[in-house]
Amino acid sequence: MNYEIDKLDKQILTMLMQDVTRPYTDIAKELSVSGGTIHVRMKKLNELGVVKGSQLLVNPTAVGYDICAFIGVFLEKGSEYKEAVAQMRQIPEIVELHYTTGSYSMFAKIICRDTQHLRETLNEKMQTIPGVQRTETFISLEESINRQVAII
Amino acid sequence: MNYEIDKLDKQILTMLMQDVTRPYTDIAKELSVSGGTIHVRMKKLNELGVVKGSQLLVNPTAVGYDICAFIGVFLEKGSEYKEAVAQMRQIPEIVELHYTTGSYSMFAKIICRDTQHLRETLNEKMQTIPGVQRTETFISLEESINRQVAII
DNA sequence: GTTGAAAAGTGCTGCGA
DNA sequence: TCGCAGCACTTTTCAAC
Repeated sequence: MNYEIDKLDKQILTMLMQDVTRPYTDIAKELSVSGGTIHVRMKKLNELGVVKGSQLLVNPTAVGYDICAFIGVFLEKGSEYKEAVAQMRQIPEIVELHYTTGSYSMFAKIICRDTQHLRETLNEKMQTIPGVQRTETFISLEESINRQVAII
Repeated sequence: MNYEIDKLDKQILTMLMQDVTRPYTDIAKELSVSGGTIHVRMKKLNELGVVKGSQLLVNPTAVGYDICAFIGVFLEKGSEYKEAVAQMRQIPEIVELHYTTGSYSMFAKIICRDTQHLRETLNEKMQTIPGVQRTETFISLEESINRQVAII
């Protein structure tokens, strides 16, 4: 289970993280191994849970979702966390939810169509969840960086 | 440029967002169109910038990155934003950076190996950037939700 | 714009070292 | 355990509707 990933694994991952559509045979050539080896390594990495598949990257603004915001959530009691998460999961606008240290109990990232949609999501959805005391909103005016962590 | 995406496009996107590896021919069958049509639509969506390719999903904890944190950044002057972004881009631990409304000037999401690595990133990297006054850290103890926005 | 089939290239599995 | 080769499959392209 706690297998140590070697240099070849990391090279393969780094190359695929830049471009998933890149053929195995092409990667094999650059790393001077056979195509079958890449396949075996990737299969192993999948089984180990290191890679969790791949995802289609959709530009939210291009499909009408113009607003990205971060919401700091205050809960009345920390113990209400589990129930609150279950409720939050029902709100499709929430794309990320974290249980955090610091001022807030939870921290959410949400994607909305416009300011009215944002207001609806906050007032009529998030703030009606039992245990949610109040929220603080940070609207993203510009996403300057969005990438994955570099594997070293 | 401002092409309106139709129902078929949305259906294709929704299906591919659930599973990118799903063959075009399979999608074609379910939507009762030919495989060529799916290909043409996806090509158009690529050119329009609606889809920005696909990404390999790597589990950060499995490659030794155990800590995910959100950092609220205070700048001395808002005008220093552009220069600060350029500096932040050089820090590989930063995976997301937003220019936000509210208390903070900027908001960052960072991924680190352990608490020492987090301290290093904060003290020796982020806080040495000119214009950065102070930072506030929210460590994520649990990522409860992580998904993409539903296209309706 | 869509369809259907043909061509090119890729991923997968069994065998050998 | 790793590398090589054949088979099945998918993507892509193209002419016709």
